[in-house]
Amino acid sequence: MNIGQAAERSGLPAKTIRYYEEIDLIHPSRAANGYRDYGDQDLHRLCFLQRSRSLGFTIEECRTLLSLYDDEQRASADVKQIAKMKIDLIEKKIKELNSLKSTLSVLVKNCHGDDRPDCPILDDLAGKRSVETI
Amino acid sequence: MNIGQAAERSGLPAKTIRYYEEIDLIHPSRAANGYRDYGDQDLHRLCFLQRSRSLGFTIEECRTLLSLYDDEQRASADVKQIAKMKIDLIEKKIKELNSLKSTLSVLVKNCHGDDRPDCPILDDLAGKRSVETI
DNA sequence: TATAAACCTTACAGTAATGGGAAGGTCAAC
DNA sequence: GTTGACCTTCCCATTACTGTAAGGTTTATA
Repeated sequence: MNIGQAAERSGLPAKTIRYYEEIDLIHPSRAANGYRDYGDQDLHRLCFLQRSRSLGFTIEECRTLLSLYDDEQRASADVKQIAKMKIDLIEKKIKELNSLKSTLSVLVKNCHGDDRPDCPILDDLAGKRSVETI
Repeated sequence: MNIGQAAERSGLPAKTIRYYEEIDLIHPSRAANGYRDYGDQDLHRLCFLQRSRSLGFTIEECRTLLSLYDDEQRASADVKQIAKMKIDLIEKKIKELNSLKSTLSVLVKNCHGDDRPDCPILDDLAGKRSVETI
């Protein structure tokens, strides 16, 4: 199938699919007219990539996961470890965002938010700690 | 003061400070030898940038916040709105990450994680929905 | 048959917000 | 006087794409 159909079926933009080829994640064959030609195996790989990217794995992690997927001798522990590491990173990011949110929420709560010019948010950003922001 | 000291006092790398100048967020004067020379006002702006960046505002948001900060006639509501929008974005991101985490956790839980090759994580990525992943 | 639209191709540039490193000028200390 | 710690500009790399230009191919329609 052409790239357009591969895009539609995998849920990835054609542009992204070409990019994945450029960085050696996929190697479709070419039709006589020079068009890329995707087989079922290729489509499968694209779907794998779409799913793993959407789960937050980086391109390089996807590359590793794909190679593990290709390797019939892999140990499931290897895959599990990558996924666990990812969970840890996600947890860390969530904590960071929660902390940011708390700080911003305190600032917003303390800002009267009308047309007067005095603003605790700007005061805080400027280093005037008028409010306890956790 | 030189860029090194401005960096130390603001908590921003010198490289970043030069970048902020390049994109017109700050305009330090120059000493006779060509070195950048930061005054108290400049340092203040750098600290403002450091704080607002660390709170998750993008550079362009920082630019807006700085211009509001400079504007004696601003309405605090304008600032509040930007901060609120940021909170919404942060909340959305947190939800996304929680969802990712749940999915990955289910996959990890279902993977025996030993040296056998069968792996529910890879199966899921490959589109074989063997597990309910929310 | 002509032509227009809908595909496809490559190649180059841009994004956000820095980080790294080269090549070279300046300054303070010993 | 020379070493080492600064500073300068300039260009390239990062992540994972996205946009655009210039052009070739295929398909549908007038």
